[in-house]
Amino acid sequence: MAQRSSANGRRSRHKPARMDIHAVARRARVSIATVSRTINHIPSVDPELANRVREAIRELNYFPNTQARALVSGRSRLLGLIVSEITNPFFPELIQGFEDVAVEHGYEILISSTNYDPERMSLCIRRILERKAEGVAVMTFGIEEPLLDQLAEREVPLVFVDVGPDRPGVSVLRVDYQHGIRQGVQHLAALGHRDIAFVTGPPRLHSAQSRRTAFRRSLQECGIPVDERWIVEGDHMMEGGMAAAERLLGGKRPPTAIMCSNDMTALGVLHTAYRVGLRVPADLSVIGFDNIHMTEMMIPPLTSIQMSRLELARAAVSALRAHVERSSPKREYRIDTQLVVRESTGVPRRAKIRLPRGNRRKAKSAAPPANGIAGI
Amino acid sequence: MAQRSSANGRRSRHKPARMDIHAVARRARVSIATVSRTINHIPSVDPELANRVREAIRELNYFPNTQARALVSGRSRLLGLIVSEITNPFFPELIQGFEDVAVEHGYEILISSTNYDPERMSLCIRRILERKAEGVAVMTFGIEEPLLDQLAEREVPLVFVDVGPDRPGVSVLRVDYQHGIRQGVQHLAALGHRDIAFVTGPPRLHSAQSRRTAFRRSLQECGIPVDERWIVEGDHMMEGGMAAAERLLGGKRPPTAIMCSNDMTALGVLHTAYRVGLRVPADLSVIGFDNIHMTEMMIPPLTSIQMSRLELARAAVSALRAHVERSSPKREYRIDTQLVVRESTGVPRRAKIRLPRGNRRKAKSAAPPANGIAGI
DNA sequence: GAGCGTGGTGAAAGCGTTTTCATGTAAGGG
DNA sequence: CCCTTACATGAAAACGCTTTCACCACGCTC
Repeated sequence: MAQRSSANGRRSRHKPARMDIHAVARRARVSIATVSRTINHIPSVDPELANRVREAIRELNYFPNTQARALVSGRSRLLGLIVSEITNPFFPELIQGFEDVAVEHGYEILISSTNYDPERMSLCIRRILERKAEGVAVMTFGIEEPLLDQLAEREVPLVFVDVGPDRPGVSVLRVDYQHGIRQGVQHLAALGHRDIAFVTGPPRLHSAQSRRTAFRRSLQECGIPVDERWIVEGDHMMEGGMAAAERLLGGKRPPTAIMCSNDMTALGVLHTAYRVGLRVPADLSVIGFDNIHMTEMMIPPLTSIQMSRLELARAAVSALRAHVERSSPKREYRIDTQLVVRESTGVPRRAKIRLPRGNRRKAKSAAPPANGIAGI
Repeated sequence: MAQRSSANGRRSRHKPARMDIHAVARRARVSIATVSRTINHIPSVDPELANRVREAIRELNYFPNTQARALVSGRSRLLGLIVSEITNPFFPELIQGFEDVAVEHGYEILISSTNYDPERMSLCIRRILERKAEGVAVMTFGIEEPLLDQLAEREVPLVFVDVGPDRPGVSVLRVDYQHGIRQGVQHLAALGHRDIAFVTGPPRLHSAQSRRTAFRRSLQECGIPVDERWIVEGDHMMEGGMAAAERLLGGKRPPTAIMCSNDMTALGVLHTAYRVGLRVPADLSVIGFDNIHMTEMMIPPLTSIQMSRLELARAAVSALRAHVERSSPKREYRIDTQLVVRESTGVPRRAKIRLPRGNRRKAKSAAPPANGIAGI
């Protein structure tokens, strides 16, 4: 009877039965206040009534309207997350972690990406402000003063990576790039590398600048002079890595190792090496940064520096929560980085003879640990 | 004077000056109705007053509260997007496109991922329903009936990929997998491959099943018998690709070519080939699917089948808009797929002698076109 | 037995908008 | 010069919820 003809016949112009808190209240024969209290687990509700309410909710498939809720309570339970770009695998992994942690604490998240374009930052902020997010994690370049003022005016808690203004309500996640990068440089030095280049990230990105600085310092610590011509600019994308590697490897005295400001850059470098017929690690060692999941699958698997997305996410959410829920003073969090040795680093073929610090033997003994999965 | 002591001193307990439509109205000496009308570009407003309002808005840095707006107008200007997983690069690229197109039409988007877990689907739906999205694009496996009913009850427009229930308000984006996959199989056959394996996606994923079916049919079209043992299950992740390749290549008579249900799987296959010392494409040809951005950087660059994210996004948004804004009847959209030849496919070394269809010469002439960028 | 908490309940205010409706004013026609 | 028409404007209702506040009915204590 209801096979086909009545499916979208004249009767289908019904309005959807409104399904608000009043409907539930009516059905459970209580007031809307009691329904609200039941939903929000306020203990003073008579268990008998609460059961009636819960049953009505189930029968009607009711759930509260988030917007109305947020409007009246002043709490959106929303956290903003501004990232550089969503197509760089590091960020989805970060977003995943951020979301997991946020949900754990009863928040939802609002993602915005700047695509490294400062123009878009104000759009991101506006979006987030319009939706009345209770806090914002900024995981890209910094925010300019006027925008910061807007956020401060609304008293929106903020958390930055690496660097942020000294304002109330602003927390900073300090990442110890130095540790991981030092390990990376030491690893290369131990293998016998002296000619180590670095491909940076976008100039605007503070986290990228910090990595560069850490690289320079690490080089000095290892007693290797810093040659600025070997620090070339990338863009944290594959293309920039390719281009940078072409420049570096096209010179008359190319480096034997290239460190990269992130893994996508390293992927580009690996690709250029492949294109010009250099074997990695025999002819060129490559180190990435971030240790994204995909590094394991690169050919060869990429030695990289791990920065925990989950730690970052946890710290960000907890910083934001600290402000929102307890309005406690701002805090600083420290995130560690750690070298993960895979197969893209090895003893340079064009071995340097002159090891001024006399650690020739050491270099040999510190060959990269095999990664377990050698062959199947 | 305000150097440090007063920064978080006793005076900082002020409440943030409320910044609602009333404040603007007061400042512009008009009613809130006029402010609202100005904001919403209703032409009947006196230009003089409108100017006053705009100025007041600028001075106060005012912008409307999205929640209140949505509550009263019944329009959230929000579109939901449910994807499989955000860490698979295909999806960020899709999300990017979806967002761009949505913003173009004045919508924002709400992203949810199922992680291939049907349990999480109901959470995704609930999230989206709670926020009162005006439409949902489901880019993962299908939705079960009870959940569909919930959505139908609220009259939320839906758009699916490949397959969807025949209901009012539901559109389907039909992807022509057959075209691209046929091209892929023909390409392999032309090169001389006869032993072609396929690594599928998760069983639940309809789009993955369609790809498998298209592969089978394409094989038959080329006169190559289908050997079910060469169709092995993957998970659309790198790990599944690795495992599947290990199984395929570990046999006594391994295939000379492997097609994959997506590019991540192909990445895993490439990696296993590398591990067991097979050269691609000399010893093994590999074809991916999706043609994600990264395929260009794989070693070797991956031959893949392009499915346009932007087209998919455009179709999805326009299907949703058709329902929301014009409540027009549901439509079907067609998305094409297209082979992109790179360097992971070539003439099999272990050439098949017996070419039953006598296309031995053809095979030779159909060597893969070089990709332009041979060397730098 | 009167006074007094105590604790569960519902009425109603209010969140920041949009939108309807009535009002006032100016222009235009007889 | 008065009446009509048109139109810009503001007052107020409504959106779906949380939360305050007053209320009522208990069970106590003195």
